[in-house]
Order: sequence, then structure tokens, then C-alpha cells
Amino acid sequence: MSRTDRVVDGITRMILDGELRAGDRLPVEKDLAAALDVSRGSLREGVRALEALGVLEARQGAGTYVTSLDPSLLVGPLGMVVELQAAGHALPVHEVRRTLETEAAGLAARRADDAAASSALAAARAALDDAAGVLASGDVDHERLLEADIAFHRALADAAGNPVLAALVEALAGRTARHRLWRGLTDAGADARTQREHEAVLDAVVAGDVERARVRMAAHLLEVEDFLRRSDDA
Amino acid sequence: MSRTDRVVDGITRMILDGELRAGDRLPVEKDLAAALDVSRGSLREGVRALEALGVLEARQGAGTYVTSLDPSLLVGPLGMVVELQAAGHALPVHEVRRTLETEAAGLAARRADDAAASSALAAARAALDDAAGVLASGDVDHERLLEADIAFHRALADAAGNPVLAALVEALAGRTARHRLWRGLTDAGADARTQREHEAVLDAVVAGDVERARVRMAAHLLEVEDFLRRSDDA
DNA sequence: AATCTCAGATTCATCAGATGATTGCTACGG
DNA sequence: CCGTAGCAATCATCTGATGAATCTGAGATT
Repeated sequence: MSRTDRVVDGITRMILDGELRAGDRLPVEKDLAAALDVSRGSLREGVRALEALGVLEARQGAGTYVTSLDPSLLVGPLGMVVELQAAGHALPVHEVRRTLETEAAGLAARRADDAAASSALAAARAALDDAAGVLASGDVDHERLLEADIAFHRALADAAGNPVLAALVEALAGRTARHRLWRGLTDAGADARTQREHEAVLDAVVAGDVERARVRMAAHLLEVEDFLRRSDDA
Repeated sequence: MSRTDRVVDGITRMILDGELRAGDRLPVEKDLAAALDVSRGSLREGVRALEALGVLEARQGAGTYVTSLDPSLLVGPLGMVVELQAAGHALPVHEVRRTLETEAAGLAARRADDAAASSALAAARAALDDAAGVLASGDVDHERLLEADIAFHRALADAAGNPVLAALVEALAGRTARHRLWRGLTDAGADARTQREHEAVLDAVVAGDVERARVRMAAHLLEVEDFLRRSDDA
């Protein structure tokens, strides 16, 4: 077991044991290194590893703190790993994304009247309106369209009310992977159809129609997957 | 932007650009540090961060290598983060788990006849048989029962044929979280019922009955969730 | 009394050099 | 042909020092 592992283990144990809680400050490097019986260099490597996982946050001059440990923090690391392997595994990643977003659409429809869901759905509507504006203009700004697409899907995931679900969706809908995908879709002239599908999904969600919301979201994402399959073949 | 961020960014960029591919060996610390214009200490912190994310793997005496970047590698980091936050978010985590495992059961049923799925299903059957043996004996070994439960759910996820799905299920079904959960369930005398539910799920999957497989898996995991809710109330 | 300013202390960030431990390779001997 | 011992390469770790960002509190100002 390496020194760094000892550091990671020691700190996670402190958190699991309740010795350290969300937002707490860690001892200074010198003291913590001494407590774990490692050099400051090794301690820093371990802390850096936990920082990469979103568990710790070090601020120069201020100290090192345990993060809020919210589910949204598992987005960064996971999203990055997804990006790196997305090249070869675009299809399986997207299948899981479809499963999760279909569920999210259903959940969002069920609680469409809740206050929290309503504001998220308003954000989704705003994203669609924005996209509609872009499409109506003569010169289509694909970058902005992509932003609106991302905002729409994120808002819908938020409306589902499960932060873990929202975080996973965010991570799987990788930024750069979708960038490549969108490039292809807009080239294929699918902009308008995508917009119509989004509208249909949101209408069903707002109406509280769980089944329609699920089916329409699934259909929308299956369209994307079909495009993905055709791209792979080519 | 910190030196470490520069390291992480530089290495991920090399991978995304195809300069480094899965299995490739990185330059030695001294050279890479010089190339990125950082000290060896900072380089090591960055490498350690990517190691924590499962992207790199350093072997003393041998060198540092890019991992296979397989989806299964996103398990370690994610699983750890899930464990850390599981305390406060057990229910939302389990809801997502239920969604994914329900989908997995359906996919497994659809391809029950495939060679790869068959061997995974055989493993699931073996796990159930093992659990049956434990239950039949007078003195029930709960630890072994938990192992069989984990093996069953893992085998079923594998049978679905989507490595990303399997990896996420593995990560969400946190080891220690489930340990606590199981303790409670066995205390409540739910061992036998769990076994029956597992049998029912597997029968449907092997029979290729997608709908039954999905419903039974969902029902099984809902039972667990109900227990989770009751625990939270108490 | 409340607020602003700034110097000092605290803490993380980074570097440099040296030593130990592990692995892989190579030449030698059987 | 095979096994083994030595050697080189490489990561692992430690130590000590310096820089940069942040926080704290005393004093000045309004």
C-alpha cells in the first residue's frame, strides 16, 4: 500500500467515521502529514487525488476543506472519464443516457405542478424559445443551438427532482461528444425536427402526462441513436 | 490555472488528440515535467489525480501507462464518491439504481440466447443456488448471502451487454451502503423473500420475457426502497 | 461607532536535490 | 535452451526552502 493510498484511505475514513463532515476544514498540511506519518509531498498527492474526485477542495492561503459532497460533484470526474472514452463507446453511453432521460421525463411529468419542477420547466421552455428564435433567423447559429439543447435536457433532468439522476445525465451527455454529434445532425438538416421533438416532450411533461413524456423523450433520443449508428457504419 | 491543472489538461489533451492511446506509455517523469514546464512534484500530483480517475496507471520501475479507458474503470472513482455521500442520499441513489437495473433486466431478457448473455446468466443462477444453499442450512451466513446478492445483480447487469450500464450499476450498488442495508433486511427476516424475488427475475430473463423481467426486477428493488424509506423515517 | 487600510501571520503552491524500492533487461553460466 | 545475478531505468518518497494567496487584527479614518 503506497503512502498516497494511506492518505486517501485515512481521509475517507475520517469522513465516513464522521470525524470530518461536509464543509469542515482539514488540519494544515504539516500536521496532517505527521498524523498520517507521510511526507508533505505524499500528503499533497493524496489530497490532490481526492480533489480530482470532488471530495476535497484546497484554497491557497485559506486551507483545505471537505466539499458539500453533493451528487452534482460526481459530475466533473465522471464527465471527464466519459469524454475520454466516448470516442470508442459512444453508443453504449448514449443508450444509458436514453434510459435515464426517459425516466427523468416521466418523473418530471408526474411532479409538473411542484414549485421546484415548475421553475425548471420554465427554464426548459426558455431554452426552446431561444432555439426557436435561432431557427427563425436566416443565419442559424449552431453553437447557440447546441447550448439551448444542453440547457433543455438539463432543465428537464432537474425537473425530475432526483439530484443523482440529474448529475448522471449531465455527466453522460458529454459536452464535446455532443458537440461532434450535433455537428453531424445539423449537417443532416435535423435542426427543425429536433426542435419539434423537444416541444412535444415538454408539452407532455407540462401536461403531467407521464406516459407521453416518457415515450416522446425515448423516441427523441432513439432518433439521435439511429444517427449515431449510421455514423458508426460509415 | 495551477501547475497541476496544466498537467492534467496536457495529458488529457494528448489522449484526446490521439497522441497518447490506450495502453501507451507516458514519457518518464523528468521529461514529461520538462515538456509541461513544471517540477516533478507538480507533475506527480497531476498524474496522481488522473490515476484516481482511472485514466493513468503508474507502476514503480516500469513506467506510467494510459489504462484501457474501459467503462469499467469509471467504477472505482464513482463508487467511492457514492459511498461518501450515500449516507445522506441513499434514496435518490437507489432510485437511479432501480431505473438502471430494470432496464438491464429487460435487455438481458431480450438477448438471453446470446452466448455472452448465457454465460452471465449461468453465473447469476450459480449465485442464486449458492444463496439457496446458505438459506437451507440452519445457521445463515449473512456475509455470504450478501456476496451472492451482489454477484447476482452484477451477473444480470453483465448479461444486458452494455458495459457502461454494468459499470454504473456496479458503482451505484455501493458495497458498504448495501452492507448496512442488508443488515437491516436480514434482521427483518426478508432473506427468503429476497431469494424468491431473485428467482422470479431470473426465470423471466432466461425465458426471454422482457416485460416480466422488467416488472419483477422493478418490484424487487421497490421492496428494498420501501425498506429504505421506513428506515429513514425511524 | 462603524468602516477602511494595511502589515503580519497562516496556509497552500511549487521547486530542487537526494535516496530508496521495484521492475525489466542482459549477459553469463549451467 | 533455461535460469540467475547483476545492472540500468523508473517510479516512490523524503527533506528543506521559497513564493503566492488568504485571513486576521490593530490602527487610522470618517
